[in-house]
Amino acid sequence: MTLQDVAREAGVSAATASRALNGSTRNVQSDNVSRVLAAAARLGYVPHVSAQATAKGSIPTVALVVSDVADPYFSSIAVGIIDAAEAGGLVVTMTVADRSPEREVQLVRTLRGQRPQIIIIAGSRINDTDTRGALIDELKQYRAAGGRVVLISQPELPFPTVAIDNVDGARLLARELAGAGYRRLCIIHAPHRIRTSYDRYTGFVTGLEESGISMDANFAMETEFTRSGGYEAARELVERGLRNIELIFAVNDAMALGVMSALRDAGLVPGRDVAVAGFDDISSAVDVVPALTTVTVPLRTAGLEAMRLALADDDAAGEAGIPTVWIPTAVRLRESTPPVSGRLITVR
Amino acid sequence: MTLQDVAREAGVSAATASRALNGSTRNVQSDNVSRVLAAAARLGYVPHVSAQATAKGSIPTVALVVSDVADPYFSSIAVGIIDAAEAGGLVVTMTVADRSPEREVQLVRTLRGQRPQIIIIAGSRINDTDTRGALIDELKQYRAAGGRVVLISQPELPFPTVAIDNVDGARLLARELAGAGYRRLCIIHAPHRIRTSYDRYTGFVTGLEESGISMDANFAMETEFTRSGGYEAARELVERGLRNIELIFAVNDAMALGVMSALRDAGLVPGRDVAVAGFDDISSAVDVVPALTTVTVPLRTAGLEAMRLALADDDAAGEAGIPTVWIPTAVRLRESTPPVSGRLITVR
DNA sequence: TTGAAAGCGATACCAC
DNA sequence: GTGGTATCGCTTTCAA
Repeated sequence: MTLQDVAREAGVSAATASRALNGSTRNVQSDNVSRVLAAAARLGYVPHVSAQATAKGSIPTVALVVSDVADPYFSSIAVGIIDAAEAGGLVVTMTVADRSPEREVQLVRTLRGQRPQIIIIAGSRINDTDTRGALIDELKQYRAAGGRVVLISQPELPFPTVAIDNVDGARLLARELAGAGYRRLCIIHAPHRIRTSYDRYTGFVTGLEESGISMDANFAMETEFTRSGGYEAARELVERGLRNIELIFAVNDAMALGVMSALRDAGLVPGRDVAVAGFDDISSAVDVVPALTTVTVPLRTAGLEAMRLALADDDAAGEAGIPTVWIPTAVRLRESTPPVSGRLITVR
Repeated sequence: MTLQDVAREAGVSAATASRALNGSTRNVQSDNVSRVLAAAARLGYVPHVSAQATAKGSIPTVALVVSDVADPYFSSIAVGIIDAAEAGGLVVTMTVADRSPEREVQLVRTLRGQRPQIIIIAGSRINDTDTRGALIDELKQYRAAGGRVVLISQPELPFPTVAIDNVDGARLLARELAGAGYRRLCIIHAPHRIRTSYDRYTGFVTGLEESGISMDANFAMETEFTRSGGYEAARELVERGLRNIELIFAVNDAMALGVMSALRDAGLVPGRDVAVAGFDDISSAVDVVPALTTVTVPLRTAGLEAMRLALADDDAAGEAGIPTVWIPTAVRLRESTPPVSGRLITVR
């Protein structure tokens, strides 16, 4: 069933049928419009998107690249993007970069071939200079061909960006925890190459220092950015002796859940023997016992904002530089970090 | 950068360039092949997928329709599909039906327009006769145009299907729980229209009956198929009195987590005051305390199998009827359902 | 093996 | 308003 068939059935030319179906209905006689519509319905006509695309140059979709589908972090962002895209009549296609910068670059190449109207990349940028250049290159070519690029959570690339305020969230969390009386802490983080982890790490350290707590008395451990990474780190920690550690901050909730699990397996009670805090506020954070203190990130909002940036006409913002929207985060104190008794007074 | 540009740069015709780049490299002189490849690389050429699609008729993608992106159930399936698709050189695009049958039909229409090679629908089929017909119709048209359809977890539509053995999983769970000594139970389920919920419900009841436990002594509550649905149902249950209920079975883990949360909020300890069991074995099931007894569903496998079905040449299976792959499930007994002391002997 | 040319299905410019 | 026609970028006969 092609446009030709519909046109014939309706007794008009292909041009008119095209106008009635997709183009500006304004300049078509209303009875012709209805005749075409009826014919299309009768024949079960569905426009051939690829043909439209070859003719028009682009396809009404937004291509979303995420690091990992199964991660609620990304699926929450996806929800926001999908909601906003649907409102704009765009279809969202999701592809997975699997946390590999090379794969990310290669995916963008592939996606370019699909000529989507928008490419949104959500993921923790890995500080990898080689691929960084290649990615920028690929995206610039895409933009030169009329595409729009928006990045989520990876600032410092020359494209409109929705940035999660990881530094400040971690900073405030540290201050709250210091305020609750914690003094001896351990930070479990991923390699500093992973930007999100690094930002949360530095933010947390800053917050501690602002509260008069020097990192000398405390320490950090590097591990993988996953639940099992958190588990392993905590297991190692317990094995070599907790040495009065009062609280473990893991740079994301998945890791924090791993930490809790390791503590329990070692016969310790999280929140009583050792406090635990995370970052992200994923849904399990409230289901775990004790409920996990964390920093909530409005991910759906981040997705919506990304679409807003993508659809904004940036001629206006053009001269103001690269638009960056900062998504604020908020601390959620829960039972996994009870106030340290007798210390509350010492907070300043 | 079009194929023409590459052809010119390589000093060959567009036809040859096309053959070298995509078609059968066999029938092109090897030095021409390398010259074209080099030119393409130099120019940063990316094939225009839509143009290829208009010429060839279909696009090398698999369109995946899920009910909800944020639900780990679907994202796990997606992981399997993506892995298998990548191995076959196909790109996966995901769209969300938002648990609405109407939306599902409409999406399939839209997707048909994209001419993907494969459409996979993953979702709990809702027993809705109106849309059922429309969906079948749409899919048949798609198939008539050369597309391949695979359904996940919604048997009884005339297409190849990957079916999760919900009935049997729930049945075995019920038997295990009966074996552990539970006698007075409550089943919290979604409306029977939702097939997955219904199957798990009936499977569980069957399992109880096989263990000599009649439903007369027990009862069921209907609620939403979500965490908050579970929460509300359990809250209501507690409010009107638990009346010796020993165990609550929620037809999925999200609901079970809601149940646990409601119990805790009511001052009860899940697993001690009331046992709780779920279905799906989502990742939080092991993080929650006590760890949740549930039924594990190998969702990634389901995704892989779906792709296998899609890629299988079904001329072979053609006469054997509609291929259906059953994905087995397995009971995971954990701390949320400790054996009922003193009753173990009564099990038969 | 290669190139010329005819589609693929739709859009858009340009006369009428 | 409407129809004819060039065009989009690529694939694929069909001859050579």
